[in-house]
Amino acid sequence: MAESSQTDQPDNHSTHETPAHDRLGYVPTDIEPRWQQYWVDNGTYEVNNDDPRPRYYVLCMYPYPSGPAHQGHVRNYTFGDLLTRYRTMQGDAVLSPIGFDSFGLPAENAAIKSGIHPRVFTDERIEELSSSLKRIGASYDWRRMVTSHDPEYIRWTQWIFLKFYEAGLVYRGNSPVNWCPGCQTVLANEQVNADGTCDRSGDIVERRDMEQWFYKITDYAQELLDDIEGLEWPNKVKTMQQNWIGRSEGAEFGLPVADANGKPRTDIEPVRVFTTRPDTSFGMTFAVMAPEHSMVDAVTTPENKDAVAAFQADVAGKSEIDRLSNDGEITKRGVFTGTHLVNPFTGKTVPLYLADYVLTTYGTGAIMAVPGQDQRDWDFAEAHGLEIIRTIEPPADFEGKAYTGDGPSVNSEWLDGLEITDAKKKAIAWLEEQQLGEQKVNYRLRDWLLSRQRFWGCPIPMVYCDNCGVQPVAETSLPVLAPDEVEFTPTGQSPLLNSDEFLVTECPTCEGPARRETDTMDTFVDSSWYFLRFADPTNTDAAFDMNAVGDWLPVDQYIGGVEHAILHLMYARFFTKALADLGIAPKDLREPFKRLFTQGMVKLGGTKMSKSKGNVIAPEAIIDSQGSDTLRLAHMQVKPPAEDVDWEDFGLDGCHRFLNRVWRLARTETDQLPKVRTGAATKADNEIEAATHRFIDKVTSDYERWSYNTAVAAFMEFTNLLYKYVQSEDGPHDHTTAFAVDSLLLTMAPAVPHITAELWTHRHDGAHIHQQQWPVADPDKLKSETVTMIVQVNGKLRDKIEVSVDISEQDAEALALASEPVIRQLAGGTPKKTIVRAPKIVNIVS
RNA sequence: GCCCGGGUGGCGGAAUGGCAGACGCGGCGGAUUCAAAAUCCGCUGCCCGAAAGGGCGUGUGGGUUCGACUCCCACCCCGGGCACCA
Repeated sequence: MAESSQTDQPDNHSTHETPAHDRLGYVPTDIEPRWQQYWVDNGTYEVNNDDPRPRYYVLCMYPYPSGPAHQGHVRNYTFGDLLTRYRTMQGDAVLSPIGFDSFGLPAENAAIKSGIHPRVFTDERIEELSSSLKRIGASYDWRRMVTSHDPEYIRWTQWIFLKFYEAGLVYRGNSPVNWCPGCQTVLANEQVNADGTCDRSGDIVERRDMEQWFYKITDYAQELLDDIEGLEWPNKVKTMQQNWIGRSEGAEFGLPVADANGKPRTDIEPVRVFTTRPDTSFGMTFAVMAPEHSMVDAVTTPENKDAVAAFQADVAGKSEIDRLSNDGEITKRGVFTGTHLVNPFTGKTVPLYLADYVLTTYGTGAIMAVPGQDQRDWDFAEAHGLEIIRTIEPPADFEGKAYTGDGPSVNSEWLDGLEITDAKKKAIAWLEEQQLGEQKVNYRLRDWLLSRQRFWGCPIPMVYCDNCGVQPVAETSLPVLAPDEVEFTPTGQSPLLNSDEFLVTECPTCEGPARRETDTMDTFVDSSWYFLRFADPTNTDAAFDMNAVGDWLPVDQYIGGVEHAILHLMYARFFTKALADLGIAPKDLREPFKRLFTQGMVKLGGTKMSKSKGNVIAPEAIIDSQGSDTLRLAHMQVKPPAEDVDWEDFGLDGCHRFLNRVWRLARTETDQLPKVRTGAATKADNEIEAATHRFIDKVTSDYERWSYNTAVAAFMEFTNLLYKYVQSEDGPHDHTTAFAVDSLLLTMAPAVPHITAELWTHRHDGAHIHQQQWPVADPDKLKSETVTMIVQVNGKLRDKIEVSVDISEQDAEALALASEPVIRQLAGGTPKKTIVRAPKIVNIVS
């Protein structure tokens, strides 16, 4: 490698008294471990809760411990580390903690495969990943490490569960769930592939109705929606959350069941429907119910029983994915119930169908169908020969089927002529007046199904008592821990189901025999409050101290992958709000993450890097050869941080070459310069000084706006400039160069911490660069006396003239008109008009 | 289908109404060297031209403006998310 040949060559500029290590070239494998040890030994990035400096909380999403770091980790933690070091140099007390999201399926699967206990397996992976993170040079307050599977953390996760239970934010309910027969557990939606198979095992996911535990996140739907606006998050993520919550306004009302004469029956409740378009109610020509609707039996006539039952069975056998995959087919699958409902707007009867395009989980599970204004209803009506009435007048040139645009109401009696907004208002007012229904807001957001039929997760602290029913475990008995002596079998069943040691307990209420809940919590529960625990990670009396959380939270900068845009970030927001409302977290802490940055994914040849694909470029191998500073710099340089990157585009060699250049510049510049220069500042001094201030200003603003690729460009450009001057005959004074080189090192220190620390300590008698103040550009020095004025003819560049910054408009125009290329372009003609923006530009229109 | 991004040299990208292509990679040339590596310096959008110089050029087509990669309208293509949500 490059550096090894250099180490053998004596430095030409060195004299015999230079210490041996000074003659060494840049050898990252030598300097990097030393500095990593130094930061740990000196507690450089440890902060206490009584730190008097201004607070700043930087957090990278804590990782699932999967073994040594991969490039995605490097990318994430490089940016986080850069910010931590940058803010520290700015004078802030920066809380930069790390932890591990250490519950999850891989550890359990490993246990099934090899018999290693998940804890042992997990602790080993944590060890590997911690070591990797240190080798990247990431700086943390390791004293604050939090792991999800730590009994102390489990205790407080369970405690919070109980508090939510007391507050009515936890309930047990029946719900159709994604069940993977291979994994023997329910799955979150994101664990199901688009083709309906399990992301992990490949089995076809089934829909099952199961009693499960839920967090009542829907209680917070409106607040979760409202508070998105105030977040400094990527718009993409904010939009995704808004769509996920999916607020829609409309009306809910009852459609009475009709008797044989078409009159409303009083012996059966009306069928409730939700619609966002009450203004189109006169166009309702049929109604549709979800096949799982609780009223199906009651509304099905005897002669239709068989057909309805067959349809229900058919739908039940399908996964949700299958059921929705009919999209695009012209025929809407459905069956007639034999019953008619009364459209209260017209008094006429409409047939009631079951159809799988109506979902039981949204709204009331039943709809009024208005084929004239809804394409799904239109398709169904065509397939089943049902009437279609337009109630909104489409434009004359409209050629489609259902018309969903604006227009005046028609065929709607007392709504005729009204535009949609007014018609909606009037229709809702009428419904309320008639006491048939009311205005209603619906959300797409569902409650959070938190139970998992797995071993390696936080046990749900509930017991089942034959006398008292479901009972919460007493707070004093926490934590509920899974036993160690269990057998992992390849059936995939949780070993807890067969562990008497765990199962058998007594009822906290009546002290009679009881059985423990064997389900564990979704791992997203653990990650929903860890950022609070970091403020006070060793507290044994509470989940966290209110004041500590108040002092550090909200997180000033949260950094992670966009794949968590909805789930984790929504859950964490919900937890924070609920904890604040319960008086556990500060009342005014409404949002956990003030600012969010989502970094891009690292791919190889266009596909995601993953162990299973075997296309992994191991960071450690690069750290071994070129060093972590080179790797970090390459991650910064390759692309804007928010974008996905391909490993093929990385310029490792270029970055390594550059660091070598910086090394040589910082170690040898004084030897290459005329030793003592006195007297007035030279032209070179002035230019370098001005360039240094511009450079500091540029890097600072690039750091602030997450433009790390251009910051690297600035490092390189500035270094190139210094090389040019240092080598010239009439170079700058020593102190000018020293100022420039020091500024370069200081601004690079957050990005490439090891090389800059090493160079700084040599240049400044053992001082530590990361304890230096961030350099500030002098605003006066940013202004230059002359500037290049652009001269255009008809908007095209024709000349550049060096002018004084305060040149008058008249002088600027005169100079431009006197320019040789301008005269040639004008060819004797007189300009029609001249636009002068002194001193930047003159545009001559001919 | 809907909602977000994005489209600029051979490649990654820079430029938030005013010099298009910073910086890096790759390529070419030079210095150094016995030679090579490393290093240092220079050139490098396309076309015409010996040069001076000129023409063209930021997905496509229009528009606004003295001036548009940048703003507006329409369209094409690529990436991502959501997807029968009534």
